[in-house]
Amino acid sequence: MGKSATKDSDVARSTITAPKLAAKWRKLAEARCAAANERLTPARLAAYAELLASKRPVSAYELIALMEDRQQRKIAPLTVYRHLDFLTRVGLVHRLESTHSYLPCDHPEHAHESQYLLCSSCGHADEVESKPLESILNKIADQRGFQPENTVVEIKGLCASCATSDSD
Amino acid sequence: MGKSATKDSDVARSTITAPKLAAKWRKLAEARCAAANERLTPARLAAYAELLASKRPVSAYELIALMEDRQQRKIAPLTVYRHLDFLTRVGLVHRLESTHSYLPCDHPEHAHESQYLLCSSCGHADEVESKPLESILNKIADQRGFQPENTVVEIKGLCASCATSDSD
DNA sequence: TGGCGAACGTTATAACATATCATTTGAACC
DNA sequence: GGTTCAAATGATATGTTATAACGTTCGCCA
Ligand SMILES: [Zn+2]
Ligand SMILES: [Zn+2]
Ligand SMILES: [Zn+2]
Ligand SMILES: [Zn+2]
Repeated sequence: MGKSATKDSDVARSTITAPKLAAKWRKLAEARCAAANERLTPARLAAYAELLASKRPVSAYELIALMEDRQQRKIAPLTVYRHLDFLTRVGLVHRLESTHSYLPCDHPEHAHESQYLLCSSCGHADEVESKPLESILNKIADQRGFQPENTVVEIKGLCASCATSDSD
Repeated sequence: MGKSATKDSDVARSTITAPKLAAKWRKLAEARCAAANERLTPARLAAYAELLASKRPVSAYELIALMEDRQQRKIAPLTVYRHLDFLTRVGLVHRLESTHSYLPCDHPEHAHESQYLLCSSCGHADEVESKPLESILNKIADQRGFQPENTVVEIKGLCASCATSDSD
């Protein structure tokens, strides 16, 4: 079947819409996927673009809603969870454990553990890149013969602007 | 109604069963609650005792099952979540964000943030108390004008014994 | 012994995540 | 071009974690 091109489903698939994605991020995504020997499909890229377009971390189900709105079709949770697994696996996205949400990495040039300051008032997530923190975490593990695979650091509290506006 | 003592419900309530709780832990619990000006009820103590008796971190629903087995009656999720909120609030219990589970603090004499090494193979949770780690986390927040309220540090990987038995 | 706030119970539902199995896709090879 | 195979996706169902809403009981204190 289907000698002809463009069945309806082909059209639907090939026209996955997504927020505009700056060339910089697309290049990075391609580079990370090539490095990891993984495929960067349109659906995966669309999920990534949606996260990049969001001002805040989004939950998996918020991402589903965003993509359904954009694409005007139903998307199963599993689909989005698979995209998120993929994006975190290749290092383009971090998961925030304490808020069950996801956001694009601020500097995905190199793989690293996630370290965040999370404002409980405005929801802002500030990615930290602290070598000293990294090394002390490694030291702690090392001293105990522990082999780290993945480390979560999430400092929750009030960001500078919320702290100043709230106090007094 | 109820002029007499001991209705059935009184009996049920007053005979909440729980794992045996060493005097040391009971004293600590009482001290922490007094300090926080909170009530240490039988149900809360029973939940704490169950966590202490467990060899591993347990999820809220595992705790429900444990308590239902012990007490031979239905317990609603909300009830146990309230006990867990209480226990974490007074500093007797920590929540592991990355595994959605709970475990008693190893040194609840003083309040502190949770810092753990979590073995993904055997499930063991090793509580760390690192002042240097604490101070660098504070410094990171400080430099950015961030007011920390609560910090999550969870190093996931292989514990010493799992690492040696797995490798090679 | 009445008032009051904390704790608890009951029911329902929201939010987060995965299992299973069928189908489609796309690159590799012939 | 056609075959093959693994990866990705889709569809449906279910499992797990967490909270909302509201009424009742408990324990302290005036
Ligand atoms: Zn990052
Ligand atoms: Zn803020
Ligand atoms: Zn502790
Ligand atoms: Zn282990």
